[in-house]
Amino acid sequence: MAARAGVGRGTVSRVINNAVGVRDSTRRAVQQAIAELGYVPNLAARSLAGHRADAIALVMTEPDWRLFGEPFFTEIVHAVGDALTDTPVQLLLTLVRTDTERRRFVEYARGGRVDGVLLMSVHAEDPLPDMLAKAGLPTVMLGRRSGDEGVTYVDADNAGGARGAVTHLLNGGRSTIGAISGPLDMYVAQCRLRGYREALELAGVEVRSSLVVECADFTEESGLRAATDLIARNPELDAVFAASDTMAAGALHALRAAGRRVPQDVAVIGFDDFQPARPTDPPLTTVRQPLEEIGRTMVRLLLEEMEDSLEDSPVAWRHVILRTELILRDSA
Amino acid sequence: MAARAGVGRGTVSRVINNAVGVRDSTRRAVQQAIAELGYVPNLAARSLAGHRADAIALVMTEPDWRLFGEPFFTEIVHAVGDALTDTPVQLLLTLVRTDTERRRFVEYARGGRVDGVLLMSVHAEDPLPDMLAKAGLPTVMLGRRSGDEGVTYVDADNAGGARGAVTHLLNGGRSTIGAISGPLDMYVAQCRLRGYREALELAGVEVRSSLVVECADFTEESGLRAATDLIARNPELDAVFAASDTMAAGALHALRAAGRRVPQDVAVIGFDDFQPARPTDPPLTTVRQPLEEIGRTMVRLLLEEMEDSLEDSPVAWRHVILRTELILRDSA
DNA sequence: TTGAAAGCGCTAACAA
DNA sequence: TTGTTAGCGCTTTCAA
Repeated sequence: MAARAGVGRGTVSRVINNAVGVRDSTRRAVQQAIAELGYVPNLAARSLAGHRADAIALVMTEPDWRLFGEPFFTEIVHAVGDALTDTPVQLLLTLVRTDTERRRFVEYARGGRVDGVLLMSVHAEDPLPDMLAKAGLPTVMLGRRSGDEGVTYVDADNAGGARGAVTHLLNGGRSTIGAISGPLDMYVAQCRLRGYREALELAGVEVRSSLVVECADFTEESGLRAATDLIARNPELDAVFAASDTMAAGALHALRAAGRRVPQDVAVIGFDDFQPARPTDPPLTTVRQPLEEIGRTMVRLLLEEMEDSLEDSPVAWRHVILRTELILRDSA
Repeated sequence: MAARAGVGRGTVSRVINNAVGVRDSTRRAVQQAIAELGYVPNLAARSLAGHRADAIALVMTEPDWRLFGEPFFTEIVHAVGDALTDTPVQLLLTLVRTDTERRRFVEYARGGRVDGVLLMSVHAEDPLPDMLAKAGLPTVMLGRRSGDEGVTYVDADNAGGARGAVTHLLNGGRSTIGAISGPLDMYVAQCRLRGYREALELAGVEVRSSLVVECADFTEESGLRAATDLIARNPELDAVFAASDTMAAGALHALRAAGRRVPQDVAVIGFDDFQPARPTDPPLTTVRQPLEEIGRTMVRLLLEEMEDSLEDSPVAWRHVILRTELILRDSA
């Protein structure tokens, strides 16, 4: 094509990738030719020759589609997009809801159409992370499926956040603190419950099993039932720590329905800082995950891993745990 | 590579693309070799040689990120994903929020990394559709920016939906019907207001300008203010048609605050069928867009256009307007 | 600083 | 039914 710019093919390539070692006059001549001929580089050819796609995928493995609209997802997507602003990397969001979609995506990624993969909300049984790792694709997960991941991940300090919340309750003079846990087959729920236990042990307070309720999910309804249960078994209950903000909202409603005043009689803290379906009164004190920072960090780790994989240097999984923040509101 | 399957390169290609005209035994031999060698096709090479990417992009051009979580978007994405299940086409969601992102995406698309583009929520001034059209990329828009689009689009019958809603109010014996319009620099708002007018004219009812309020946006707050205004100027008001469900919710609250009973004194209908932030009492009657069908139709049109563009047959923009549905609830 | 040439791994047309 | 071959349009050596 632009050999008609009066130069050779190689030089054109150099100009496009603005490599060093091109005389200024030549560069300008080529750029003019590009503009005149309306030249558009063929990215497939570039990928083939250059062994890179200049694109990464952000995969949502979430069969429950409603969650897609949550601030958790939208904020992460936003942060990831921002973190890529100064790079030539195109962000591709993809949905993996079914086996068909998983197969198709793995083929796409292994075929070299992306240079790396960001994974959100991976479930414990999902084979996708291991498939990607086996294919040698740089991969970074948001959250982890167990304490011992063979994949790079970024996670919030769930145990620490829970510990901080419960410590705050203890410092406030509360002593009979109930815990509403999420399903314990999820690592995130394990961590949050562990934080609760650690805080009590640290303060020398006995951990009573009658004060812990495990729920099947993180919903408001579960929180409501759990709190009703808790209060029936422990009339002296004076605080509740819930493993999610929605559960905490449910608990708060249950407590008030039972005649307890919040926070005078009983304090409530929830993990996460999303908006429950209906706002609570008083507003919930919550443990907030640093979503923007999580997104930024995921991108940074992925780009680093992409660079490493070019030089096939020794592989090392990096695990980053980001601090959470206690947002004080009137419920505690 | 798989010449070691005992066959030639061409045959391998045929097996992979399961083309006809390959003996069964040969096919099996190749497949076994593929499995043994863990062969993964290089998609960049395939794109280069085959002039297709087997991928399409669904672009969200929405600077106001909160909207991304709305049922409108999530349902469309869902429907588009479903419509692609039986194809080898990978769906790529991409965000175009800034000029940088727009430039990057156009380069990506024009470079041949996708075979077609689906556009959501395009604003009137957005140059993206025309850039893609000029590049000769098959493109389908959701909604339109004016009555005379030079791009294929799928839209809901906004005028017809509004007409049906207002006709329903007239049939119910209402005669003084207010209209709360969206910003009239948006085509969708123009259509909905036109439907309102047409219904009145069809029934021989005078269209009074004091009964029409134009708002700057589609929010609940705007609806509330508009209804307050409407009722002050027209004490005899007995029905309201709002250009969005959230506006209708705002109007409903305003009417009740003014002492009007809904629907006894005044009936309310809104366009769209999403959930307002807080549920209304009584529940809103609404005009629902067929989101699943819109998504399916967009995919169908895009795939057809992609096929056409291969055979560089004459270009023809297709415009599809899908019927809406009146969902009767207690407010009307 | 630049030109020339050798692939990258596949598809598709043509022979056999 | 299968093998052979000529590109697809770029990057990247290697010479000049």
